[in-house]
Order: sequence, then structure tokens, then C-alpha cells
Amino acid sequence: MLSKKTKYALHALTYLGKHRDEKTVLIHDIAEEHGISHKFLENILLELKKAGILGSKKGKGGGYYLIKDPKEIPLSKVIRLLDGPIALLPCVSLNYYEPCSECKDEATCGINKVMIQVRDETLKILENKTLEDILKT
Amino acid sequence: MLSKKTKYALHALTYLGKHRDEKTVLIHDIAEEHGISHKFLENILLELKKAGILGSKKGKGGGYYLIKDPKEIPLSKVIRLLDGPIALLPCVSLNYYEPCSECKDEATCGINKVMIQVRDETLKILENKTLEDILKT
DNA sequence: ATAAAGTCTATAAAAAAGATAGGGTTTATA
DNA sequence: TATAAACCCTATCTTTTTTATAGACTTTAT
Repeated sequence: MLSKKTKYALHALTYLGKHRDEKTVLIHDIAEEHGISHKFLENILLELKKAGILGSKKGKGGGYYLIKDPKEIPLSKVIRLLDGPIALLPCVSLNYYEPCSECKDEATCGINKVMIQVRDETLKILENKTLEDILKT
Repeated sequence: MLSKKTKYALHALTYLGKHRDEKTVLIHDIAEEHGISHKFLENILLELKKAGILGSKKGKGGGYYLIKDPKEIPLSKVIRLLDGPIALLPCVSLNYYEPCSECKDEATCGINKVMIQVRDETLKILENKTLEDILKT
């Protein structure tokens, strides 16, 4: 399951996507719309900004805005950013690889082999579903 | 990512699959083979037994054995049993449904719609990969 | 100047995961 | 029939992760 962080990020991105006609959107408005803690959401938006997905304007009249085209924001990117690996095991993660201590030899481990296949097929899905898909339904 | 419980379960099932010529296998042997806590593994095997995947024999000379054909044990079953939902959000889970508090109306929520699609495609993968796939590699 | 709004870091609280403990029950066998 | 081996069951403790909060700082419009 996705963490609340990722879930909130998706809601925020959706909100921002729906308000692209406005120059900026307040954290406060997004938080209120979904009943999310303002401060918690703040950290999330900051991460999205650092990842180059959002832009912001400081000071009075400021706020956040989408910096990318919704179809250029795949679910895989949002999930990796807030939740970490998409792979089911550390030993098959492309971005967060770590060996599994209980596995004697990765090269001959059937679990490893199958999980690589699962990872590749899962990535196909999550790289092709984007914020645009969420917005257009 | 899968929890250690699920990971250990997969290793145990693999071990049992490889030793199907023997009548029973000791928890101890599986735990030792993978450097897993005996007691922790005990709980896991018990769950697999209750789910009808393993059988056991008590008393001296007892142990565990696979009760199902490896190709009848999909990853989805093992994951659901030890980790819970496969869906990315509670509001799209088939087996563990719960509404999302921050979502005002599921019927019009784009996130919900997309996550249903992700769930269905993910299930296709996890229901078709089985213990047999792990054993044969 | 002032107030509004994002930035940043630290810490606290809650929940979940991981691990351990120990007594109970069953069964082969000497 | 006593004993040791092995699974069964439940409770509890510890650690880690997640979720949430706090507060001081910076920027900017008016």
C-alpha cells in the first residue's frame, strides 16, 4: 500500500492539475480541501518541488504550481520519491538496491529471478500511468 | 516492498518445494539455512498452514510439508496472507477495502479510477507467477 | 513596516514490523 | 509408559517507520 505521504502527494498534484489556470495555489487550500494537516502537506510539497515537479513562489500572493505537463509525471516517479522502491525486494531494486541477508547467492536465487520479472512488469504499468490519466477521468 | 515475513515465507516455501521428496522438513533446518530466527519463522509457517498451503506433522519426527502443487501457489496468495492488500490504496482493495478519509467522493475520484486499473494489472502479474516459477529457475 | 506565504530542521507521538519467550500438546520410540 | 522431539498458541517486548507537530527563518506584495 502507498503511504499517506504518497497518497497526499497524488491528491495535491491532482488539485494543482485542476487549478492550472490559476498562477499559484496555497498549501492551505489543498490541505483544507482534503482534510490534511497543513504542516505535513508542506513537507510533501517541498519534496515535490525539489524533485522538479512543482514550482513555488514565496511571499504574499505566493504558492505552488505545476511545473511539468501532467503527462510527464508518471506514478512511478511520485511513488519512488515519497515511498521509495517499487521493487518488491531490495535485491531487485533499480534505484535502491541492497542485498538480502537471508539469500546465500543472488545468482542462483529463484525468488530473485521471479521478482525481477515482477518488477519489470510493474514498472511498465507505473511508468505509463501519469497524472494526466488521473485528471482526465 | 515485501515485509520480511513475506520474504521469509517465500524462502521457506522454496525450501519446502525443493525437499518434496522428504516426508517432512524441520522449521529448524529452514531457519538455519537462511539465518532466520527459528521462532519468527515458526509463526510464519503456522500461518501458511492455516491458509492451507502447508501441512504439518506434530511430535518426534514431525515437521512441515507442502500440501499444494507449487503451480497452485500464486505470489498473490502468499503476499495477501502475510502482508495484506496488494492494491495501492485501501479504497481499491478487493480483500481489504476501506474508504480513504481524504477523498470526498470515490465515484468521481480520478486517483481511485487509475488505482483500480493499476490493481487489476498488478493482479494479473501476481496471480500468474507461482512457486513453480521460483522453483524452476 | 507588516502580514502573508513558502523554507528548513528538529523532535514528538503513534503505529507497524520484527523478534522473543515460554508453556502447551502431540507423537515416536526406547 | 517415560522421555525427548517437534509443532501449537498467545502474549509481550523492542525497534523501526510513519505520521504529525513545532517553531524559527526568509521572501515578497502592498
